Amino acid sequence: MTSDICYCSSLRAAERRMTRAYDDALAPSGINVAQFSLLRKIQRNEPASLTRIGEIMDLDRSTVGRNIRVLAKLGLTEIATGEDLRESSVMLTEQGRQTIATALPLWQATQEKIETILGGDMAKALQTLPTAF
Amino acid sequence: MTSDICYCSSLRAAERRMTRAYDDALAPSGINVAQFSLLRKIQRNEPASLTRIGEIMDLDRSTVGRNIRVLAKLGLTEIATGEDLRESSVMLTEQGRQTIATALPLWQATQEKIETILGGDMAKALQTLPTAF
DNA sequence: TCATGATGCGGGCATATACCCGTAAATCGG
DNA sequence: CCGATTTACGGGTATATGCCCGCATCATGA
Repeated sequence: MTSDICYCSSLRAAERRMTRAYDDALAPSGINVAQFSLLRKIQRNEPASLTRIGEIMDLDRSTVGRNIRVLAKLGLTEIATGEDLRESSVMLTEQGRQTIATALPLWQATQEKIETILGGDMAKALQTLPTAF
Repeated sequence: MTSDICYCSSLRAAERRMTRAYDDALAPSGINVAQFSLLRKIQRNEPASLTRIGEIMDLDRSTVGRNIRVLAKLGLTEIATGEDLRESSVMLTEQGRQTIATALPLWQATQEKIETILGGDMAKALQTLPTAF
């Protein structure tokens, strides 16, 4: 029979641990790793609609909307109405850019730490995992 | 420089996808993969305290408590007071055992599907990932 | 141009998760 | 045996996430 260990539970446990590691590292910047990731996605697609960001990140649109509202509350994003009046046009504020700049080296240090611990093969495999199934 | 791709974000995205896959597969049983995992942990450690389960699953104790209350609401678990009056003594109900029995083949089929897609090496690596860092 | 259908969102509802604080019970020292 | 410390929880607060429903706007075809 196949393994008794649930792949999904393993993945979920690993996700919790790694998220904690990154969140701890990013704490001085005032944002967590999910927010950091979202900010960077916005930066690379500015101005972007919620639906677009959701597609890129494989996140439910409503999740993106809520998460961005949290960032807006922190003063890191601005939400305007697009030409298409149905669309939200999301952009970073200056403070948002600043926060990314602050978080970047913290993130990078964590990346290196994780890369060292996991080893090159595992690290690479991890990066392709989301598209592997 | 190290990779531009965030290991944590990759892991989180993979977790979302895989969780969706398992949740969809388990849907007929009425529980999701997190609940299935928790039920099985309870089963293997019955009767267990919340703290104990939290340690085993590397979950915050308060999270365990809330999640088990959801299971209790579904009639799948019973929560009694232990000898130590501070402790909760968590056990499965008959319906809880029944639900595990229903979910088991659904879970197993998904395990096999995932295993096939990922390949043996990757699958094995995934299982050890939570303890890898 | 106007009815229809498609699209973009917000809000409601629910779960999973973490952290912190306060309370009650158990344990340990003196 | 009693006060101090430790332990086990519950509840509050907050984020992240998904699904569904309803509303407003846009696009399309007759």
